[in-house]
Amino acid sequence: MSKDGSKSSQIRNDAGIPDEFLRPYQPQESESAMYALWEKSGYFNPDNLPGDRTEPFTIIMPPPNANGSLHAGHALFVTLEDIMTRYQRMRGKKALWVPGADHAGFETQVVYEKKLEKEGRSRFEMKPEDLYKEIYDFTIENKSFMENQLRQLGASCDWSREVFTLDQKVIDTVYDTFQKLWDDKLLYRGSRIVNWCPKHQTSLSNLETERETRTENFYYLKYGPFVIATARPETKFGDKYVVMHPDDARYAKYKDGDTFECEWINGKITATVVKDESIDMSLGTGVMTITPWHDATDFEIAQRHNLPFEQVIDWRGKLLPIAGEFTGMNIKEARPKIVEKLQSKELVEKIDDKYSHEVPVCYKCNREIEPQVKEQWFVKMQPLALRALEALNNGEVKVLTEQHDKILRHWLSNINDWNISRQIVWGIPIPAWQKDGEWKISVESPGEGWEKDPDTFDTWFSSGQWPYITLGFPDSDDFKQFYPTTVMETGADILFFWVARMLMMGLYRTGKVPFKNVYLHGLVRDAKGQKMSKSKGNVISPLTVSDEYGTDALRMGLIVGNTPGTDLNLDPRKTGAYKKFANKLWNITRFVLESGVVTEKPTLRDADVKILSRLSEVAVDVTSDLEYFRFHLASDKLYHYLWDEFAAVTIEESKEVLKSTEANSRRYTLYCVLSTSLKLLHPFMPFVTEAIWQKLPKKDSELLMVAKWPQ
RNA sequence: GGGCGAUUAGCUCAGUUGGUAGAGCAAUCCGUUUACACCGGAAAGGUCACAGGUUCGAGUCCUGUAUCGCCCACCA
Repeated sequence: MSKDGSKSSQIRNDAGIPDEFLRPYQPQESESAMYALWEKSGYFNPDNLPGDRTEPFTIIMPPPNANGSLHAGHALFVTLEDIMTRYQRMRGKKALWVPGADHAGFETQVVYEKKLEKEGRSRFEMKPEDLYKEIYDFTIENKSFMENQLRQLGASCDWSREVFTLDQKVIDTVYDTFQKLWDDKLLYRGSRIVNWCPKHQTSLSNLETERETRTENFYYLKYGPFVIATARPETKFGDKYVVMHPDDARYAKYKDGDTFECEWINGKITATVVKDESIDMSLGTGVMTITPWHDATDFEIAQRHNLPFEQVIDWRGKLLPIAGEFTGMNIKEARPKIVEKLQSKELVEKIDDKYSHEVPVCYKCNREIEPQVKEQWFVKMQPLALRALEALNNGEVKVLTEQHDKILRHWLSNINDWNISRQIVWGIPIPAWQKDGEWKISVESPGEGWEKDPDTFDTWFSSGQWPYITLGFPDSDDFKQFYPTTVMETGADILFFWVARMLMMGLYRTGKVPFKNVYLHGLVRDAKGQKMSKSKGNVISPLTVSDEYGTDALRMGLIVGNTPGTDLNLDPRKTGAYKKFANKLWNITRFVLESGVVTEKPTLRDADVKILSRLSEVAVDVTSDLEYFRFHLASDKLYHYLWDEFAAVTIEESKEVLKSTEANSRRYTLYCVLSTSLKLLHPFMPFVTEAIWQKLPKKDSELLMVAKWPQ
């Protein structure tokens, strides 16, 4: 950008060098133009690709949530999937990358509820239809915003095949699957303990809860002749059964079924002794009372012994009339008051104030989960999981990162049934109707007197069917041609949520694995390795980095040296290094063009034969890395080959060679290395390589994007 | 309670099947006579957590220890 640039510019122009090369590379100037060029070519759609292509390569994009801006994790998946797709496209495969957008049920509803809160509104005061409509508009607006961000990141996906998770074909197939599960007796309506979030008023799967370690009081309470220990006295109003292990010698004199009268929180009760082997004799006093409605262990004991259930805490987290004088109180404020009353009745033996345990909390609002008994739809997972394990064992599907392979197998081997009902409006309604306790699966009402299930599906129930739905299962040409897909690339954090479910559902519906390979990436952290969070203020927006350093630099910063499957750090300084690399390529090109382009192969000097053989060695190496998903090594090798070998050695010595009589051999060699390197580098840095390619005087393809990969 | 992983240069991390260690950034010195200062050159920096073992040879494989991290799970 020097002022005397005009002078040298004059001289260069005489040499016939495109003006752009007289200035440093400006990513901002060319990136959107290059993307427009690609999109206009139609080659993102495999049906339009040149040549005779038979072998498919398919990636289904993990559909980004259409409820906000893309974050660093999105940038990473776009980069990885784009590298694979561009590479396979250049290799001559029928390369298809299907984009999508996710309505993201609970996630989006939570985002929208926050928005409502800020406006002083609440979803509980709205008609469900109105709420749905508002969230729909919000999502559609964000969807197009999100799509443009994917374009900025260089995603060479086939927009003509984009699918939204609320498209009719998605809903139809999801309903079909629901019906089939019912017919196959893999679906049941059950009253079971669910994770209930009192704020969001919905049940959540285990995966949607988190654990927090809390240090709380642990109360030892006198219960007739026993002492029971609890952290939650507020649940104890209705406890009429006292449970101990049948082998516990301390309580041998009490028999199963014995009853006794005792003073309890709100007066005298009659309690019954129950013996159950699930009791841990070493914990507390080895005796506990049970609250089946609000505890999963207690629920199971009650079921085994046919004991009654009674709700103590309502859906909002307030005490019900069973609590007597405490009725209507929030459990948090009630607890100390209940303890006070117990103390006044001399029912408190002691209080341990250093009791540390983990409590489940809602992963969105961090409020304590209140276990509740609720009738919900559950999918029996074990048969589905067994089939998935079989597919892993016989190699139908490979998890490319060994640690995740182990984790996935472990999870599948210890799987629980899946609660797919959610009490939110933003999602696909469950097509089920009830009359007098009988259930029918049907989209339309089965007739007079039937009531519709007001719930919606867990988002992951539909997302879990994504690969075959997007490709048009069961009978579209795309499904026949592109299914099973080649690679599923996504975040390791949704291995269970999504990958495992897709595997099971895919096998269940289509009889085939939905993908042959699973490539998982880790979490993108900040430069110091800290998790990005709004409260810490260390969130790095990929779009901002892209604006400052260029998308190519961002992509290299995310790829080079970052091992598959492990967390990685996004360091803007590292990204800066690759911005310089893009400029280096730019100037390498300038040098090669200024030296004079020779494309007819002359008799080559030995030194040039050597240079070209080294080039082909690099090409072989990089190709092998790409085949084995070692993008972190391939990108690093190209960087060092071009900078430390080609620029630092070959070009430097060329300054002398070009003055000799054998200059043409070198000119040919330089051009050959440049054009081949651009091809090798294109999957990683698509924009600058294409921008340079467009300026080359001789090339074997108009667009680098569809140039033939060096063999 | 169960499972998975990490420990390599000041910092953040690579190191593909075992063959006497690499990058980015930072720090030191020198250089601006034309591809590039978004540059070039030079030098510096590590007993690869620790202890054993296998091997001609181990950062890499095995066993154990320590520290750190992540995930799963119904412990009152």
